[in-house]
Amino acid sequence: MDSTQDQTHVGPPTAAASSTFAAPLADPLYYLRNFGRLLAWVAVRYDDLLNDTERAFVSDFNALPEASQGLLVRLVMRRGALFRRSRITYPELGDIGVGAAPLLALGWLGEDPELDAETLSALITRPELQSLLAETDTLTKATLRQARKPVLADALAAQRPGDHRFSDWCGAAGAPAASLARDRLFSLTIMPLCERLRLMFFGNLYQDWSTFVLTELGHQRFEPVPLTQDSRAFTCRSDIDTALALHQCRESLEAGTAPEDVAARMPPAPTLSWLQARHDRLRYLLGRQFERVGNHQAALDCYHPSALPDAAIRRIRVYEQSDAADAALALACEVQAQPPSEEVALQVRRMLPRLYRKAGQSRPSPEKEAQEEPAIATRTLALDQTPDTRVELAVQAHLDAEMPGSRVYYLENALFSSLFGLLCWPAIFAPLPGAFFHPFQSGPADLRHNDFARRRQALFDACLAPLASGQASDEHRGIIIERYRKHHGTQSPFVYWGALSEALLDEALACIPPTHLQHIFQRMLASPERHRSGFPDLIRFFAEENRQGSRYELIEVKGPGDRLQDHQQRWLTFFAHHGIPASVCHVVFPAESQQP
DNA sequence: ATTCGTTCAG
DNA sequence: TTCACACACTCTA
DNA sequence: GAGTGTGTGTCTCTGAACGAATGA
Ligand SMILES: [Mn+2]
Ligand SMILES: [Mn+2]
Repeated sequence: MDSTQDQTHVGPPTAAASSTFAAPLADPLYYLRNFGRLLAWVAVRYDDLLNDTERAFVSDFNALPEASQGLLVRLVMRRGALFRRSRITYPELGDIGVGAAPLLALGWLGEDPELDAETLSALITRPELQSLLAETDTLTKATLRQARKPVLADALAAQRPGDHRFSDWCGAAGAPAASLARDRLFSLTIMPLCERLRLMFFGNLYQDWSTFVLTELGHQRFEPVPLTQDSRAFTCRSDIDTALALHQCRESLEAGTAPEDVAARMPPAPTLSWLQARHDRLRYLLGRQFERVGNHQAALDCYHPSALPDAAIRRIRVYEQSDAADAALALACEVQAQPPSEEVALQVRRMLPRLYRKAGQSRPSPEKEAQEEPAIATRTLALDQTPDTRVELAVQAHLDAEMPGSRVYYLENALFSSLFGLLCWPAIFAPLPGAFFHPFQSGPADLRHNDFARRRQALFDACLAPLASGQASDEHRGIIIERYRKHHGTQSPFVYWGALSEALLDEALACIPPTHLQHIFQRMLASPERHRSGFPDLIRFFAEENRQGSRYELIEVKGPGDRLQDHQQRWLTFFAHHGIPASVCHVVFPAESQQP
């Protein structure tokens, strides 16, 4: 089962004995082997996309002694790029100085780099920092002793502004702590190249080197999908450059860099479609930031063109905010004629009356179709206010107590998403070209694409077929339970293993008619990324059919001051339309004055 | 002394 | 690399 | 009601070790 990996042999070595016990690894240099596997994998599949420097890195690395290889890998796996010699302790690598020498000679490691006070303070302890500070008028002995570390770091920056070598920081005036004076600092200069290799292998930068060992130890499990020698995340070098640049732009945006400065560093729009989507998403975030600083034109440039449906809404809003009511109205009408998504259509419908008013026009037609929507059942529940408890849990407890024969679960999206993921497992993990390219993927790379379902239409139809074969059929139950057992714990973008148990699945599948699942799954399939969320908080199972002839109900809990979100609204409307029992439960806390 | 958060290792 | 949700605030009908 | 921003818990495994901050 696990042996469908191809020849290059990355990934779990048939982790049959993956127990919950951390079986100690036989090889103390396991991390080096894993790094080597990644290197070999990339070298085989990406030879045409590597430049001379990168190819040289691969061969130079392979020629190094193990102590140096191991040291480099250890540092690459660690956070940051600056390391104190005293913090590098690896018994299995022998003398660190010996291992470091070849790395210094290759220029992959730098020695005694320059750094500013803030960076330095992150590398040293508070007592060490204190030892570098001189008493002054503004820095009294008392503050020097009591102040918190960031304050001391600022003080040091004031006393010695700018960048200095580590040895200069530590060998200068005052009485530097002995632990500092004796220490040396290394900088890992080869890091960017290693990041690029990691990106090429994983197709993203959020999976790190530890993925290998975690899988080996059985802490993470991935579905084995057959891969071919030409499976890879990127097909041209410029796409890799773009992905790296996007990552840097996102990081600097999140770090608070001005949007103008981030925009200046944005790479051009890529051709690769998933990368294009990532590009549009970042431009959307950038646009929001431009809006906040009042740069309307720049925001508009971020929103158009864009494949992101929400970008259209933002364009309308920006026109409205810029007092360009006519432009806003015109665009809104245009979007309404061809809405990029159901949710956007809903939002535009909500905006239109206001926009007509602002533009000084009257609405063309009242549009009676609004009445077509079926009503959503609502109830109000008075509860005693319990601090430190979520209202969902309070309602769950209340309903549990209210009817002893029923069971209530607080699952939100977990249940239906998981049922979908289990039933459609073969379609989701089908080895379509380009969907899988390394052994540690939790799902296909094109999961978020518009054509994700279309590309697998026949597969999904086959998976969902059991739901349609007759009203009282049990076929889907057996399939889902079997998949639950077979794939238990294997990463999937849809299955929430932590929320599931076989008993829960049994109960759910006994109580929810397959036709209901069919309707819900069809809607999820229409847009997996947008329709994966918005499910009601609670689900309640009854021992017997209630008055409406149902054995379950869905309940969205709303505390005081909370409102239905758009996608929750859409699901509830959908449920009402298809006779799926769902309701909203508004919780009120009766003003309980202190009466006996 | 204790708590809390971060980093590292397997 | 989150994401999804609740909740709090402001402004306008 | 509509729009916006913010905080929280959950994610990716779990535990040891360390350091920072707080309290007795
Ligand atoms: Mn909820
Ligand atoms: Mn709710």
